[in-house]
Amino acid sequence: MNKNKHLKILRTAEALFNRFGIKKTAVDDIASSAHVAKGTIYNNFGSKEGILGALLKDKIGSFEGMMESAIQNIKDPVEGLKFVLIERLKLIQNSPFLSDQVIRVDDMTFNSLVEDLDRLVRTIMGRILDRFTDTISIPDRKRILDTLVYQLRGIEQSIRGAISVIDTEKIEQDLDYLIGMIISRRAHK
Amino acid sequence: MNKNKHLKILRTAEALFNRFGIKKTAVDDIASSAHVAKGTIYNNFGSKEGILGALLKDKIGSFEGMMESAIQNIKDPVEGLKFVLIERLKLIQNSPFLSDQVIRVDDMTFNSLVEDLDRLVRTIMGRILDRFTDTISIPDRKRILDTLVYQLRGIEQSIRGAISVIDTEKIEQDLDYLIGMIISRRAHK
Amino acid sequence: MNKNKHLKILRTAEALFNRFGIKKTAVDDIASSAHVAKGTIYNNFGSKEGILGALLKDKIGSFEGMMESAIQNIKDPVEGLKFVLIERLKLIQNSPFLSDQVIRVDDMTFNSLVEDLDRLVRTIMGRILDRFTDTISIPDRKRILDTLVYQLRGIEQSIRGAISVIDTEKIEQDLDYLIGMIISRRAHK
Amino acid sequence: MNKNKHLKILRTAEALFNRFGIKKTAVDDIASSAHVAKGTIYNNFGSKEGILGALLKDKIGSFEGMMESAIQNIKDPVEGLKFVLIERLKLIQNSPFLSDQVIRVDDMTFNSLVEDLDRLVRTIMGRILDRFTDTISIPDRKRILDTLVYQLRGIEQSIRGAISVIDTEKIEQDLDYLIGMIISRRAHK
DNA sequence: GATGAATGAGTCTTCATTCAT
DNA sequence: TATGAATGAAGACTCATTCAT
Repeated sequence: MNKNKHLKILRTAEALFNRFGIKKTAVDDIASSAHVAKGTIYNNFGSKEGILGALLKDKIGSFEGMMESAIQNIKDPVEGLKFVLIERLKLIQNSPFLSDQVIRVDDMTFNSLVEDLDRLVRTIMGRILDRFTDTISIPDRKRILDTLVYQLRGIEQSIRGAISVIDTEKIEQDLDYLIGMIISRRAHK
Repeated sequence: MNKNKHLKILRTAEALFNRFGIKKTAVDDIASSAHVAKGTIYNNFGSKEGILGALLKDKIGSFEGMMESAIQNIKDPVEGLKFVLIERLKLIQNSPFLSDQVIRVDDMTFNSLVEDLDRLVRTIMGRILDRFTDTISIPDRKRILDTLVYQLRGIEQSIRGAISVIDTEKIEQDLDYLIGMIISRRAHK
Repeated sequence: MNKNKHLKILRTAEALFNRFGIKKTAVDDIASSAHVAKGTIYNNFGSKEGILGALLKDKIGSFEGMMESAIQNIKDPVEGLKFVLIERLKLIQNSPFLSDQVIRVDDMTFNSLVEDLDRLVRTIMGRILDRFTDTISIPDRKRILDTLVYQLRGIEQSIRGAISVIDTEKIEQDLDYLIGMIISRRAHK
Repeated sequence: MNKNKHLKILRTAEALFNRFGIKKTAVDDIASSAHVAKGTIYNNFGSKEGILGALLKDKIGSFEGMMESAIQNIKDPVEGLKFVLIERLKLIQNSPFLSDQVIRVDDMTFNSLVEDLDRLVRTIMGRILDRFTDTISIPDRKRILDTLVYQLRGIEQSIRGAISVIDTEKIEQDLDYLIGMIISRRAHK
């Protein structure tokens, strides 16, 4: 299996999935766009779902690595939480196919992969929370994390539905607002 | 046109769209599930999209009506906002197909219908906000509404992705938390 | 069976057959254009082919009647032949559906009806020929009639295929030319 | 793309088009008759119209080639004109689908291809006329060619409508008669 | 390993005809 | 007799997957 070809297929598939959606992208399209025979794709990935799986593992893996290393240097909780959320938003912004919902029914694997991602984000934000605040009641902690994840997914969905370009600055301000509110409230008590 | 059959088709289609998604649901499936000939469906709705359109108009129309009338009796901003959000969530919870994204590409109508829904929710929440707080700066008002809509969509997406049953009580508490935070913060100033 | 409705259906069907062709005209179209229920059409004509049959019998019958009576007054062979041919061309020009070829395979009836028409034209032209020329050998007579019928059908086909309006004058000149040639040749001998 | 299969599909389609007409021939029929999967047909020709297009180009192209080369050796105008007309008639006789008119409405391409054919026939006959007669007035030339083309189409249509086998000899005599008449008339002057 | 021609189940849609009211 | 809702066979086209070369 040629490593170059393997990667080329993956990059092409990603581009097409992002532009046209997973369902609308035919394996034929990937093959001809990647200047590769359809058979080669099946030799490498077994099925259309195989491509998707490889792509997901790839994306999520590299995000995970990046997160783990970046977290070490965080000095401020507000900045920390914002960093995690923004990076996660960038991930979807650059790879919208990650939230394509075509695969829903007959495929638990992919769903769980994406859920892994969110579990990861949640864990990391939890760690940040714990590092900078003394003590939080379990239910309070859970609620804060839920709120943050909800907000993340809500923004993510708005990004996906947006026809115009995304106003990153505005999103950052929105996150500032929410995180600020949460943190200051904690400080109050 | 038999009103009974018309309705039966609509209900069957809704159930199948919800369970299997719009794309995966064949018109044949709807026909046989509704114990109706395929032709009957085409006589009534013209096309698969026609079914979807009727379903959307149905759902959204009745939501709009319910909202408008319920709003009159609101006494408390926290309760008001929560009510709007919860009802909106129930709508998606009972009709997950509403957020199915398969049809989007070549069809502006449906997309705009769903967006109408969100515009409506936003408008109503804006009205509640204005009724109970004296004055809010324009950007502040916008930010609050954005935060609420993001949260709504985030929860909605979590509901959609959830395999297990939704914990309504928990969601209500989460909303309480966020809205409480927003309102109390306003009170502070 | 209401005579009015019967006729209305027939006229509507004719108009639609002419404009859109027989195949492309659905029974539903005829029904709604004639402001009549589809069932009524089936009560009156039994089937789509039934409509067509009635229409053909109608058209051909009235053509036949007109021909028979007009022939009596013919004074000149050239004028006579030209008259028959021109009238026949007008028939197709006004009712193009008569030469629609959709019905070919499984329907001998219609084909033979149209062939009846051509047999009639041929008979009449034969009679004219006999009346004005003394004696013609059987094969010669046959050949002349064939040539005339071929010409007729050729022009007819050109009319059918024509996108622009038909130049009646030109056609008349063409017929003059051919008939003149035929007649003068007979005179020679 | 297997050249054999490509050809097999084309031949099968031609046979079915000829026997049952274009509309009545389903792509499924072609597939099963050619012992080929439906998909193969679509891989090769894209659509049902694609098959038809390939067939037309094939037929007309080879006719054109044959005509061009055969014309060189013509010694006699009567024989020349007859040759062109007879060959053209053979073309339709062997491929009646060429004059099937079902596809016409929304498809200009095919129509114009067939019209190209007739333009070609006309051009060639014009050349023959010019070669063997000294001078013809423009309107006379046009009238002769019209008459010949009308005759051609008329005979063609009779062939198409004929249920029994065509009597080639008789047709040849008919053409002899007409062409002889035209040429001798020219000689007279 | 790479190739791409071949496969055929699955989709949406049309329309002549029937039949209960 | 008139109506028109219901029927379902038939048709064109798509695309993930296989396999011989």
